[in-house]
Amino acid sequence: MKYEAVTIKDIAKALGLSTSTVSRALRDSYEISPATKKQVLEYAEQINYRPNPIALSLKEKRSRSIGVIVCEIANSFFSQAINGIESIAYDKGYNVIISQSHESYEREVIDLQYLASRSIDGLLISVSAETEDFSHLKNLHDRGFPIVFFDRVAESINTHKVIVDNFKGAYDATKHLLDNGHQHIANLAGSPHLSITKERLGGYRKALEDHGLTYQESYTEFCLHGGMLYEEVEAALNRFTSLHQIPDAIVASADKLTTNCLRYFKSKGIKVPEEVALMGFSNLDLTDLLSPSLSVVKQPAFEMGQLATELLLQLIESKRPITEFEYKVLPLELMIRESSLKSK
Amino acid sequence: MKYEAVTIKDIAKALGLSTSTVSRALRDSYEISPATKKQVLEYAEQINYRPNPIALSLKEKRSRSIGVIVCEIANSFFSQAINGIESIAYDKGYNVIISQSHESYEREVIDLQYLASRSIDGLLISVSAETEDFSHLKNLHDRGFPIVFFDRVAESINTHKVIVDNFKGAYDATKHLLDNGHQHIANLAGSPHLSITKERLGGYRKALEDHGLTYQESYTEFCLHGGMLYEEVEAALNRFTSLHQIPDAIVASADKLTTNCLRYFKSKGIKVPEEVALMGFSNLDLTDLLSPSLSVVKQPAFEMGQLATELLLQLIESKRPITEFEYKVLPLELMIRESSLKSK
DNA sequence: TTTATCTACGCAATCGTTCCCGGCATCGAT
DNA sequence: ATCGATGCCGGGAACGATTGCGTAGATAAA
Repeated sequence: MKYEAVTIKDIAKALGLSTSTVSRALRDSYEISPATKKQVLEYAEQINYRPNPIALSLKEKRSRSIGVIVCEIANSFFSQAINGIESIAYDKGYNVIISQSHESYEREVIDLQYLASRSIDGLLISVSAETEDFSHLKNLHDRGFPIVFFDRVAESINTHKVIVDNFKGAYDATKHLLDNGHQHIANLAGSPHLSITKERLGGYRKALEDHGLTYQESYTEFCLHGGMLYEEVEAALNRFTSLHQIPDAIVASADKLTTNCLRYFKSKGIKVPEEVALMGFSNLDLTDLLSPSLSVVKQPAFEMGQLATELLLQLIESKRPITEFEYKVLPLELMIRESSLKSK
Repeated sequence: MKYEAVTIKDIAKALGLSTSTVSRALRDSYEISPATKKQVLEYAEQINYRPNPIALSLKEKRSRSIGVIVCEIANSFFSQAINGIESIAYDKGYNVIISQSHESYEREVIDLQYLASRSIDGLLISVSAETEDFSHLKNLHDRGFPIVFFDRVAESINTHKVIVDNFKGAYDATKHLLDNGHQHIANLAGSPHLSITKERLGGYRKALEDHGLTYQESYTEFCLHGGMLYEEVEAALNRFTSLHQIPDAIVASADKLTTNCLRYFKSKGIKVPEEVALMGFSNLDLTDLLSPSLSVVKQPAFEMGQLATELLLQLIESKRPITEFEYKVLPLELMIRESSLKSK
């Protein structure tokens, strides 16, 4: 099945003009007489001519499309961020190509290779939970390819980054639980490789210490797949509940960790917040409908996407190399509901 | 900022060969001596040569990428479907470009124009809730552009379609509520323009009639935006609750309708399922954690995406025009939980 | 030695578009 | 009448890669 589109040549042939004249007429060049312009424009409209973006890309050495690599679009945070990305890209006439790493390093590398072989002008990425080695990104970046990180960043690569104040978010969440009278607060953490995990762990720890408590390693469990697998969350929580002193509250550091945590307690018949309080990072728009409704730290996902895209387009469209990079830190929102209430 | 990539010319110049020789060496042509091949391959590897996909697209008149238009990627059904689409496309070496219509007809038309100006080889689409007029798709299809519909289809366009058995899904859901003793079952429906709305309405109606009940128009409310706006769901449910005979059960025909319905009852302090039972169409993976847990009709979203993509690639890669089109109807899954239990 | 065959490579067209350059009229000025 | 200016348009190269065709040189067969 072939879909043959009309080209500038077809117009030229039909009207007895040269392709240069047709091209100029379409672009409203001053070199073309009004009569010819009118004729070309009308004929082009009639046969529904559309310029071939691929030919333009080849000529201009730019595709006017940007790539996005995230772990999962089914994750609320990322789908909201993508909406932000799309809103800006769309305004500026850029296409958005989305790839999912599914939290796999290998897949991330393949996706990157696929995208970067010059069908995109720049990249927005939030790295996978497995990614420890950033050389695939570093190589590209070193050769001048525009990259902007958001949420999960590679500290070692010097470019624009858009993140949230993860330290403060975890600090505030932990403090909230402490203020509510919880004493034994565990931290259900994501992949230890991720920047956000480290930052959130730091905030959690600082809050404990500011409250006169000592940080205990056994009260932090890492989930390598960021909670994607129920089994890893189950295993982590099993370890918590087998401790001498069972935690009376949990800070879950990611969307899937939070919901799978709730799922675990529900299946075990453990009452939240009566037996254990829960406070999680989540951008779900259904947390109010859960049982119990979830207290969460919410990220400005849409705004992060927008900001990251603006920075990327700035990189792409800049005439000269940029050496000063932005490091944007956005505020988080604490939403207190039932799951973190005082256990009396 | 410029990202200059290496081309076949750079290799040719560096090695004192012609571009044709380099091209053939890279493609392992029999016309090139082993020595030259080795030299070219090694040098290409060394300077990290990658063929320019845009140049290839121009030459081969195909971009090896497909477009997808859905209303929202933040919707579980669609994000799962996209995962299915991606899995097949990826295997076959195709790129996927996703656009969101946000349930707007106008936006759908713009997205389509954007995508179809020949930067994609084919299109997968689930039309927006607003779309009544399919001429934008019809035009393209008539000119031989490969299009496959999934979920929300345009009946009038003769091409491959992948849907679920909406009639049976609604029938079974309604029957389940009837079997549980509910007598006054209302139907919270999506946009009246959508094929799925009509099919689900049909199943609902048939189930009532098979049970000896008469269908009443006042027991069906349409939501033009498919439940995207809480206000439209609120208005619809307000009308239900102001009826002489208030419904004792509701069948909600879409994801957002279902959750917003639950949100409404929660805010009004109406107990589910004690005061009103609820059964909805939803692909959320959190329905077990809601309060009450939701009884749902679940669609095989991933499989639908896979199937639609296979059919599309078949259209794209077929040598001669295809005139026989598939109309795939996949089965739905009924998941009974708390929200639909008997009201005693 | 001549002719045929094969190996190994280069030339140039092609895809659709833009744009530099050059050229032919026409017109007004001298 | 000649010259320069201007208006309007065409030729052709370029973007990066593929590919049909042509061919120089080596080898083999007659």
